[in-house]
Amino acid sequence: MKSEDIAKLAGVSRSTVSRVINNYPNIPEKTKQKVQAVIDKYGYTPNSIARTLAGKKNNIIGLFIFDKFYNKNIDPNNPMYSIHDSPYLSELISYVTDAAENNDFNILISVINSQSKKNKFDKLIKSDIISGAIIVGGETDKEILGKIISSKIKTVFIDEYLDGEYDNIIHIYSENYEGAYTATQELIKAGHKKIAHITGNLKKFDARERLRAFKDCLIDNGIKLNKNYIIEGDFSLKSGYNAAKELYEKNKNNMPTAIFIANDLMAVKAIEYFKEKNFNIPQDISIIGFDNHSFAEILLGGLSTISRPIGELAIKAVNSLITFIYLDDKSKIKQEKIKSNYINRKTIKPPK
Amino acid sequence: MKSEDIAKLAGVSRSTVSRVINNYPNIPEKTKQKVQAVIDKYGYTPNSIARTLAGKKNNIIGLFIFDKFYNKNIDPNNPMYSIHDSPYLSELISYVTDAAENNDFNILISVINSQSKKNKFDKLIKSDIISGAIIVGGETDKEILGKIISSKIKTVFIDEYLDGEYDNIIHIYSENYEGAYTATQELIKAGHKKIAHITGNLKKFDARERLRAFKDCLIDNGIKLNKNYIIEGDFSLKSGYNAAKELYEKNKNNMPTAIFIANDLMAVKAIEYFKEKNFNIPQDISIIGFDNHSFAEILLGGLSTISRPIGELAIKAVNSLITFIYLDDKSKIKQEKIKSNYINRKTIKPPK
DNA sequence: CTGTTAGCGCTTTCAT
DNA sequence: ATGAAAGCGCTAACAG
Repeated sequence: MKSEDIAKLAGVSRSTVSRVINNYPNIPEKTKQKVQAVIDKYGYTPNSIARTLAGKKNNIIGLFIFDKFYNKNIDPNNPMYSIHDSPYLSELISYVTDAAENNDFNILISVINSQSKKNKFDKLIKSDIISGAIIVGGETDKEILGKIISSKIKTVFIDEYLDGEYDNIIHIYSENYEGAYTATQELIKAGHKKIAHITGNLKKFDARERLRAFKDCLIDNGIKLNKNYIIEGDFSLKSGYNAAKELYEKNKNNMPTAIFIANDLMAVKAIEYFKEKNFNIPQDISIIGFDNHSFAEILLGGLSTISRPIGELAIKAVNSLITFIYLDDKSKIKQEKIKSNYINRKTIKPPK
Repeated sequence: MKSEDIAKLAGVSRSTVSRVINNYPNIPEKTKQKVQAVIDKYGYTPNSIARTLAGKKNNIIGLFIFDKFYNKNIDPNNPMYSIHDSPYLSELISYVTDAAENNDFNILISVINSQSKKNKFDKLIKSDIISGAIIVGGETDKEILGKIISSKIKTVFIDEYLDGEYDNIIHIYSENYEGAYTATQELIKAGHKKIAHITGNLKKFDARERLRAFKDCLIDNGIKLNKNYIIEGDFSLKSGYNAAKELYEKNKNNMPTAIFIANDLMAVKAIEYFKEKNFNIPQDISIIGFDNHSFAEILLGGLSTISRPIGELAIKAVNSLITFIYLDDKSKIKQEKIKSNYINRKTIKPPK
């Protein structure tokens, strides 16, 4: 069934049918209803491929996840990360998809983890298949940025650093810095002075921001940075355990009394490690995480943490992009930050 | 830049350019190279929207996830499940996306969790936007099935039950029954006779199969079923804890010596519960899980379990679908099962 | 082997 | 207010 069939059935021309479908202004209510009745009766839906070719926007947004599947430094044959190992990415996919569908858009998902994928990415953003792109992953890649700029595709970056402003790119940030500052401040407020930090993957913007805030907060409070108290993790469960171990082994004789861990996932296994070493949480060591993962909350109900509302981030990103696609004017879009909040549970106590 | 431009530049007609792009047989090497050179020089890519309209297949596969976001029985305002709460679904998305992209296909992802989403699903499969569909979720919905059949869209069901054969539907199964039978058999082999089972969400096909195998295996071994030893879970972390509690409270005076838990995720929290109650695993209670989740493995390294190779399932599903799309003949596609294996780790011991 | 031509189903000027 | 006609960029049947 095509528009021509509807036209015949309704006794009008294809153009009129098109006008009804697209809600053109100067078309009398009578004609509109007549045509609409036929459309409804036959359950006609316009072919969106044809519409796109004829110049309409395609209601598809590309969600591009820049992440490594393999960490070659560790084991070239063994998958290390993947989107399903990251609750952050999994949640983002959930919520972005949902937000898009609530606006009658669909999500085309793509994971970019190799050079050949980068080339496919390039083709995709040059094509008319998608009318906008959402970029996540936190590691801004010059080559990719170049492709995005030259393709002119409307793009939103979620929690990625960019030095410069580009006409076709908008940003959505969550309060990584502010949240991490609060986290550290809460530890200090409880009386701690020997405070450690297990970082996220420092290739990622959010991890770097959280580290920066940690340092700033200590300095602002007149606490000297102790290099041995900063351990590099990578946001994964496993690295939480390893980082905790490294922290312990480096500081056996001078353990910190509190730790700010860059995400809840690492906190899960870090806490496990400390328990194995017979530390009591929070009596011996206070812990604050970041993200407020539902996963982590179920695993260890009492973790004090900082929320990062991924749902809001996703909705904001999708809505901004859709507005951008239709308005074609970046200046009309508010690029505010998504708020973080301190979630006070049971893993912070004053030091002994 | 369009094919006409390339044609002019290469001194041929548009048709010839099209033939080169589509690898037509009877076209001399010389012409081919001449045209290809121009294509490469200008980095021309054919507009896939136009190709699709002109009759080519669109290299997009729809991945449809049928799952509830909310469990109204428990709390209408509170999200209960979502794809990111299920490692199975998260992994499937990862691997399906990867497999598709390795075959130059893209994945359009959609989560169907409401009536309005069902209607959008209907539009999508009737459109030419996607040339095939993958269905996951395990709860075959009559309404959806009807839409799929009448739309004729080429579809692959992953681990879903279907009574009947349809020309446009193919199946990929993993060995739910066989794996669960093995799991139970391993417990019996170790000497257990008092064996319990925590089921998955029984609305789902895989959960029902696992339960069926559990029962069959006990009967085949002459062990009488104890109703109080079968507890209904729903595959989620939380339900693992709750089910373990229910099992304990129902059987305080006659606890089973072994439990087959329908997925590793529930096993994580079930084990936590039993430890709280001062049971030793496996001395007091042997446990076997299912799925061999990397997540669960990191959380509790020693869990004995049954593998369900989600990567293979995904690859098989994508490859079969692509073959189906191009061959247009279901009979040529092998619909074999993806093998499960017993992973012998540290949570099974003979009873005391 | 290759060019010409007719669509694919829709939107959108242009004309009335 | 509405119909006729052109065109989006490509493929494929037809002709030679």
